[in-house]
Amino acid sequence: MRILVIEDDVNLNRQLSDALKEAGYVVDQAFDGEEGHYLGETEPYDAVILDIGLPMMDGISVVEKWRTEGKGMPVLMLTARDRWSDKVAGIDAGADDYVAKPFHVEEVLARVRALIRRAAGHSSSEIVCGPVRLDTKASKATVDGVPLKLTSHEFRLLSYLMHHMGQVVSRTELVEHMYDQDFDRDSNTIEVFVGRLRKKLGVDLIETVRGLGYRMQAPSEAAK
Amino acid sequence: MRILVIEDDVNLNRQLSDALKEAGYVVDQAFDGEEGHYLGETEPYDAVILDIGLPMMDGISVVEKWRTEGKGMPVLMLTARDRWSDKVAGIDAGADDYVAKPFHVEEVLARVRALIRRAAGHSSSEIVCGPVRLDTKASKATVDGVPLKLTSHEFRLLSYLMHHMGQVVSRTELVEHMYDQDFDRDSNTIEVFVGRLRKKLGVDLIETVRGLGYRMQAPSEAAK
DNA sequence: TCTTCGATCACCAGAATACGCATGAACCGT
DNA sequence: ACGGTTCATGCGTATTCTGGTGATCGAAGA
Repeated sequence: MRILVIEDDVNLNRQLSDALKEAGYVVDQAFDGEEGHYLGETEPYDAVILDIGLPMMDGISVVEKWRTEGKGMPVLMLTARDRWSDKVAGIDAGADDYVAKPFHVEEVLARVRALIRRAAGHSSSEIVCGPVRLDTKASKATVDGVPLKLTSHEFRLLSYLMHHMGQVVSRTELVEHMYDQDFDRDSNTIEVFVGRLRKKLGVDLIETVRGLGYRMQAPSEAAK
Repeated sequence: MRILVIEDDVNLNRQLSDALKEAGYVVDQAFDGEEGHYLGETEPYDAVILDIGLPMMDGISVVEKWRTEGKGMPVLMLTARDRWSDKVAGIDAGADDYVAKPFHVEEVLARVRALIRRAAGHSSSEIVCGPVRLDTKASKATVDGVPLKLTSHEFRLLSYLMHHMGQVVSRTELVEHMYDQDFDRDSNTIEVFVGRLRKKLGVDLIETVRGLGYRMQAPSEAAK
């Protein structure tokens, strides 16, 4: 984990940086707004500690600029005590948190932990199989980057197959997972949907294992 | 957006709840730890405001219990001033932020905005989707710079959709976040509001995903 | 190894259905 | 009474289901 500390007070900066290093982080230091902004723009930090009052460029402006540039790393602001309007402004400018001076170093460490932990929670929910990508969160699928237009059952089918890639999935298993309650077992609906899905996908990824069911597999693996 | 306020001081609870409702949120209230924990466990909130000192179960325990249960909603803790060790404990227990009492309501609102927007993965207080801009701070929306005149429900709907851009949002999810407890599930209210919102927006950004729900997306992204 | 037979599967197209939407009327709180 | 919200109805259409047909496959016997 790499952290940037932007604070013009040399003593305070060193104090924070030392504590962070002690806690196992890699730390970079900056002592004015422009230097800090430049570093945050070019280097990939897991979190930034940013004083609100800085030479060259104030803290609020630094965050705002990062945010408009699309930089999304967590920012912890240091504000003067009782300047709550500054805090509100900082938060609305895009800062994720603040601590009022004077503060306990322990508290800053706890907040940095919280920020990093929270930022890590944003994992993309995408399953990839050859040219096919499935975004479960957006309920969207693409082939070679081209979005597919799937009906809800088609999507559910594809989703189940991709969640069990490489495995043979039986017809009854599919029925049980695609439909709520008991469903007429002897009907060829699954075959029909597999057929439609195969046609829409274009590529031949759904293999039929005769007598058992279907299996979805990346072409490289299928070649073996 | 739906928020839970857990605070045993009746006056303070009401004060916070009123301010939040004023700002356009749907608010549920709890007055002790057990009640609060139960509500947070069963209802889907976008954020929780949680006092640290509570009857029946203290705030720290409430968060800890939620976190071990896998509940991940953002939690804002209210702590007594100068009890910084409590703050650290709260954050390490899984709270996302805290405000020290006494506080300015403005500040709590700003922090709630920040938490919600962060949970949705946005870094700036303005969310943009094609020609539509949502200013979470001012609770205003514009299309091509022209301010929209939206009713409170319409705004809540737009807000929730824009906070979850690109994702498919189900009708039930919308109902749960736009209304407080029990609401007639089988009614077409959501459809009606989607229809009205579409008409007011003019541009066609709200896509209906048949059988699943609705998805808001910028046209450029849909084309890729 | 080749042939034959039974079982499984893909595909088609019409029928049945579920779904989303607009509309207008009823309902509420202010 | 008014704006905002909710509910009920009916329509058009996308989606799903059904049943049939021909193709394909696998196993067993010659």
